Amino acid sequence: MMKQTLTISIQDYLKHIYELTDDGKPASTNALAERLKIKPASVTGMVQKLASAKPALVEYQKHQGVTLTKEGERAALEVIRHHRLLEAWLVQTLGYSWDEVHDEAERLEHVISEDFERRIAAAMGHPLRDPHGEPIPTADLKMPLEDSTPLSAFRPNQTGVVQSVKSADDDLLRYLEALGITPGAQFEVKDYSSYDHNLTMKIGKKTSVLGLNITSKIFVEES
Amino acid sequence: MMKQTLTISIQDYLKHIYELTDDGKPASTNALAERLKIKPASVTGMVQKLASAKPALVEYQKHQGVTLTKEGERAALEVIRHHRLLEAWLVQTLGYSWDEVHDEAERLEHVISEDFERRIAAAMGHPLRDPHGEPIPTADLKMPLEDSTPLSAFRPNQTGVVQSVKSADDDLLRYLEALGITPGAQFEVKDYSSYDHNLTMKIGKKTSVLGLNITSKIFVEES
DNA sequence: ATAATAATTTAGGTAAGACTAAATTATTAT
DNA sequence: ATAATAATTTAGTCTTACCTAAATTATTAT
Repeated sequence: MMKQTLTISIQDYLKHIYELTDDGKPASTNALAERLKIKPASVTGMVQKLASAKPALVEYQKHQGVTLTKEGERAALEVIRHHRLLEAWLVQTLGYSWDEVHDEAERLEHVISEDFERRIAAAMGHPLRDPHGEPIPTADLKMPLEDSTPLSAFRPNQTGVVQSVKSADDDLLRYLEALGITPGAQFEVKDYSSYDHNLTMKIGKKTSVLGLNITSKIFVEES
Repeated sequence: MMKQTLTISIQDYLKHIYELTDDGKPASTNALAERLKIKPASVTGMVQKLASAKPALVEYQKHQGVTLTKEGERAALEVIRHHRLLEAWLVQTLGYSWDEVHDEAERLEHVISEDFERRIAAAMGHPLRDPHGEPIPTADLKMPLEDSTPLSAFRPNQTGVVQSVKSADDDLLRYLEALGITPGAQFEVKDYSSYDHNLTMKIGKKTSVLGLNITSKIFVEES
């Protein structure tokens, strides 16, 4: 089959900037480029355009990285709402598993109408979280605030409940599911190795040892 | 909001060529251009590319119009299957009405995966027709053959049942629905004016007079 | 402080897919 | 048959969003 020019949508730029700036710091050109799988030079060019659009979608200063303006954030939250509602809905109505939904939602999120968004939100009773436990921005585009901490910060004898898993890696998601680590699961930390930062945890009847690369992607609430 | 280059997808070219060639004759450059809302010169350019792609998607000779190759037809039927399954599914699961589904399906059809296609088809029990009564290409991409005739060919005292309405005009669709003219509806032709080709028909308790511009878009089976 | 390295931007290039205007070919009416 | 008109194609232009390579600026190590 013939291939056609595919270009990264503005929505995608904004969505990734949103995610990269959730630590409060501007997103670097390189980090954005890596996420979008294009070269840094191309990011510079597009970011300059987004900054000089009216209304401006991003704030940008040479060598300082980018942040979203009010407008840009609105647009980002709109796509994120689409994405997370779609994930929830693919799981609830079409039997997708949490490791299968990401790619499908990734493509659908850009083309659904506001009407479609309202319909699926209503059909599901306006869910607050997606299948990975991530909060769904509200219809008026406010992101609910999170009060969970990474599992990596937990130490032996602490117990908690899994709130969300921040990863689009299907292999990891399947692995965690097999271990019983899904949103809502209760656990207790049994051991911690200060040498390699591995955590030993008990979930239900299973005991698992997880490395930092994993525990830093699992967000939990103490209980 | 900033706008981005939007380019007509190959799938859209093929879909429209498919529709324009259903009378057996090649699609003209002008007709295609009008449908795609671009200039004829641009169509010529793209059609030449589609013809010299390997494998070729269309057959093309200067001034003679375009037809689809086997490959091109497969691709067209794939999108049409997507479109019609989506229409059926939007109506069945999200309460869309038949005049609302077209635009939404038009955008979704290009981005859904084969997996998604299979899931909605299965969820609906592999429907044979979309909400407008149009046949849905099968999973192996065969278009079921139609044996219906346009209502415009009917004359007084003939009775029949509406099979499909070929139109994406929401106003017309709403109008027809109000008259009871939807797939499955039974009717009887009461009168015909050879002067203006108006048909007077009885559907349920309603009697309506329809012009040729409408009766030529309604396909029926005698009964 | 300086040198080495890393990150970013600039400048210039390319390909795709639209456009316009001019040239050509086909069709229709007389 | 010829002229007028309509349809189509060609040629050349523009814009967008990517690219590479070179230049610049920032950061880090000594």
